[in-house]
Amino acid sequence: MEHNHDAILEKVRQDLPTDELLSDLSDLFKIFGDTTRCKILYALFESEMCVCAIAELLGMTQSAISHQLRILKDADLVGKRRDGKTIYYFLSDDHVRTIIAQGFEHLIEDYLEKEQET
Amino acid sequence: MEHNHDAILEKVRQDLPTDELLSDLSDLFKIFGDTTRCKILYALFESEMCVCAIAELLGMTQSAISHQLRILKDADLVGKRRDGKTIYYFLSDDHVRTIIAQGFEHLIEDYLEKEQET
DNA sequence: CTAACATATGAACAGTTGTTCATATGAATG
DNA sequence: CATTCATATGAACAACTGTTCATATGTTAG
Repeated sequence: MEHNHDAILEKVRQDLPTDELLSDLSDLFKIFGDTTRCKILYALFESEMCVCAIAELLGMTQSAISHQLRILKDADLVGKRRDGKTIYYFLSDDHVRTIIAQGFEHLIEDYLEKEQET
Repeated sequence: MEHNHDAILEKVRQDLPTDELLSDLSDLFKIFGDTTRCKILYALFESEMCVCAIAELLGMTQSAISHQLRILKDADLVGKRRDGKTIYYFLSDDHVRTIIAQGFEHLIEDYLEKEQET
């Protein structure tokens, strides 16, 4: 850590968001960073679903799904509505779609690049 | 898990991507799901930077940064170029910007909604 | 070739995360 | 109002993650 880079540092420091905001941001992405949760969100692209349907779809415990749905709900990525005994979960806004779509786009470009290399 | 939802299940099953793709997708988001890595990426929005500059910027060990840069490199989110002893890291494509921008947009809308509630 | 600098890497450790199991809540039905 | 179904929750445990410390690699200057 000897050579000088004060110029760049100062420029970057000005535009870097606050620690709090960056922490919130990574917390948001943390939520997408789990296969189970990605599957749930993707499933909800189609239509709202009840907990047991999701559990059946993913071949997982009702408890496991319920825990994950709580996390998604806390982050305002999904909403829920009750109909009798059943509780239906649904996507709460379209950012989820856009974020996941962007992720896919990056993946696909990566795949294409790696194909070209051969 | 008693009531019937075969109709929805079948519909959703058709459009659900493969486990492998969804796993790659969540692996990608996992990378954004860490404050240090988000900060690094954000810093690289401005300009390429060497490892020690990033370390100084974030007030972290050179080693810690180096470990994280490896993860970002492995995921093709950043590239590097050597100039003498120094190695400069830079964003490898614009998806990073878009993904992070979308994340921010979701956060901001959340903040606005919570303000309205009061 | 050696010293100094910039970065990379591996092992170790603490902290976090996702699942399971057991159990609790809450609504409808007879 | 007791039972059944749908979901939620808490504790516990294994697996994973990020940082630190020590050390290795690789480059340049003298």
